[in-house]
Amino acid sequence: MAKLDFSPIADTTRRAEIVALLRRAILTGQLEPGQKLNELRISEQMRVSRAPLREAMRELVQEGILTSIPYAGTFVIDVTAKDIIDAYSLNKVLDEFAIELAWPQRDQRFFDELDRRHEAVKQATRALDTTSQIETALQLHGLIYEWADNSVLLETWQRLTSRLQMYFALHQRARNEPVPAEDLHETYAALLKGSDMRAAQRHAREHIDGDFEELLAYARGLEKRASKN
Amino acid sequence: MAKLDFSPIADTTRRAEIVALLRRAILTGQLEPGQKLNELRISEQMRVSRAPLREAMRELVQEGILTSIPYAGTFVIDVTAKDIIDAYSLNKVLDEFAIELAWPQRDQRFFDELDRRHEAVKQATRALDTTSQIETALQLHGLIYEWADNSVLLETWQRLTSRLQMYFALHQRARNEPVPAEDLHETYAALLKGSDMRAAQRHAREHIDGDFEELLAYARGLEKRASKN
DNA sequence: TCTTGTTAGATTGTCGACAATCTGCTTGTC
DNA sequence: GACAAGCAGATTGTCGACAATCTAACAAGA
Repeated sequence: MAKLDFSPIADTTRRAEIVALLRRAILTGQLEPGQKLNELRISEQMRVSRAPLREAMRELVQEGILTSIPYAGTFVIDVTAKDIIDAYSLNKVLDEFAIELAWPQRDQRFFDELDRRHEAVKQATRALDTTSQIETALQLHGLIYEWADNSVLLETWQRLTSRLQMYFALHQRARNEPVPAEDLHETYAALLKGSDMRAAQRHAREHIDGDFEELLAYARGLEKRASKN
Repeated sequence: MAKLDFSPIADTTRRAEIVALLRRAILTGQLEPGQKLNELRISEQMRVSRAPLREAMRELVQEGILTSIPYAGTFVIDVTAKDIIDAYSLNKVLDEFAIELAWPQRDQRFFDELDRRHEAVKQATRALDTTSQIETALQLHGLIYEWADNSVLLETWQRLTSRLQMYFALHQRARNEPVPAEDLHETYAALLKGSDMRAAQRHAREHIDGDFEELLAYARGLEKRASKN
């Protein structure tokens, strides 16, 4: 019999689709921080009842990008400078750990995947598609987590990534120029192919610090925000 | 005017209470790994409709202690040896980071809280209340995370803690003796009061490795499990 | 006997309506 | 005018019923 690995069937519940829609809206900045999500209005727009919408919102609350106050409403999380600092400093620690775990696991598939994702970033950069640029860059970055073979670590990073993506999107939205940062990915990919693990870890830190400064400056410019409907 | 800090009013939604009830049942092992949660039965037992119950379940799914398969059901997560290894190895890394952040933040309130929680562990140990013993030990451990002043790190640890508590409870349930581990907390608390940060970090690792061996042996004994109703 | 189609029962997913709560405005009183 | 009480509208929380889907048992055919 021919061996063929089928991937699991996609979740076809309304709830899952709503989660995807809302998450995308939040992570791309279409829904602004602090903004209230009106259940009735959204459910009507999506042509869906409130039940699956509310369940979807619960998931996103636990995912950390929404926050809920009983009988008051559900809101997109606020972003403060401290949040960004916290997320980044944790990210550094996790990166170092992920590289350490993934290092001996690197195989041909890893290198292929590395090239593929790097190429995706370059293409998004050329196309000036900033949203996809952020997405692909984070996916490139996530490769070491997928190869680290530690489910809890991967899960943790995915949660962190949600926020990072949101931060970058907001930053991007504030200043309307495309992000440069091309060369950085170049050396990052090269180091992951090399044999000096410490060097890769070191660069991961500095790479992060690169964009970090800009993001932080943006964050400091926030600090004032009102919740709108 | 007299300054008085009021703590927020408790969430009085059914959903929040259901979450607390279910979480407790899972973390104490009353609901076994792999077990299916029948919505109708549980909602009847709790005298609640399925809507808030389902929302509560979504939260616990995102919290990582339940898993959901569309149209099939929601189940308590399975526990494998690898899960335990993964959780612990990440915990080590996070501990080291938390101690580093919390170290300069230690103040009188920290030391008081340290003593208080340590006392709670000892009392639970004397009373042979294994459930509360696990809880208090984890709370003692969580102190450094609360003082680290990094919201993302704290949140990450709380998620991790859920699983650890579940693992310990299962382990505890399998072998019916009380956990010893008294002296370990003693030295841990002493080191956190001292001036040698590196030593505290080192001990945190070894402390963990102590109980770890037993837990792992238990985990290896699992590896076979069927999903029951 | 093995496979395939069918059906009944149970369970999850979704809906529309009602209850509880909050918010802002109005009213009345001093 | 200041302030508390109370009312109306909007919004969230909860409920009971229906629709969609799955599972397991059974029947039919090769």
